[in-house]
Amino acid sequence: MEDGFTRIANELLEGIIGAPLTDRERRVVLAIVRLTYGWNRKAGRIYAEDVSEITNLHESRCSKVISELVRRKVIFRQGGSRSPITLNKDMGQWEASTGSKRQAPTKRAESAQNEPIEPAQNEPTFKYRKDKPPLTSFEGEGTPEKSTPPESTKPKRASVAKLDLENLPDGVTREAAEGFIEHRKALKKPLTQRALMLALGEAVKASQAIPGLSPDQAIDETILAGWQGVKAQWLINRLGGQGAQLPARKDGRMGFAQPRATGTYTQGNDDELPDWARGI
DNA sequence: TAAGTCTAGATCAGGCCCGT
DNA sequence: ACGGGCCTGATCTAGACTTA
Repeated sequence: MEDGFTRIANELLEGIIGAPLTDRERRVVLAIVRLTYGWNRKAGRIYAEDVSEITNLHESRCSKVISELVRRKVIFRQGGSRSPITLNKDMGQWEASTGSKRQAPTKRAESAQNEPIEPAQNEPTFKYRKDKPPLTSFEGEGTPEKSTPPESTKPKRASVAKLDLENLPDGVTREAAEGFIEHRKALKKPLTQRALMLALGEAVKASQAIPGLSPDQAIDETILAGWQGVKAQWLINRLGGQGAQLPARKDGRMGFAQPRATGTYTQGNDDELPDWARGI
């Protein structure tokens, strides 16, 4: 408290806490509060650099977040991009993000191909980042207390049982299978017996679809491509071939290798405070 | 059969580049 | 100083699958 504090209406503070903002957005909003009300002013020329200093976000990202918040009427910026910024105290005007919301994969084995897929999650998720402790100080006084992330309570995964390489699909050699297992280990994605057999089965499918390609070569190509799994269709796309469409996944997923779409207020006369903040 | 693990798409976040 | 585009990596999620 020696370096001052920021007075803010509880209603507004609670609004910020409860608003559907991402972690970055909330940090930027709080930084704006710090740079305005923290200096006992309603608005201020706030640059991305200033916000970056407080939030520890990259300047370019702060700039983007500020623009997004302006667009959603969470904050106001009268005039051009270098005009003063003020927080919109009318939280009813704050617009929720219109961007694509995070959706959990919708995997319904029995009906995924015939029924429209409904998103399983409609609200954005605010992720906990173990490398960025949450803001513990709202008033901008000093450095937030360093907090160590909680020890993970998730039990360690059991080691994968030794895989059976005796009954491999026709055309797949033990060496190729072991090579693939090693590849997966290197990727820190050890596989189960079933996953192995499915992968090798896909290699056989690929060899049947692509003239001149053996199952072993399909596996080698998968490793060279850096894929963690074998998928005949990917190999067809990569190497060419008959290109016949293989049955779609029952769960509707596309596979991981799909191409990317391409100063501080000091206590004094309350008359100096914004109207809404008086008498708290 | 319950609990744990595997899996891959979706989303968020950080950073860089470049034009305005 | 801003803002859009792009790339990369981390994290979340939930059904399928495995294991005790």
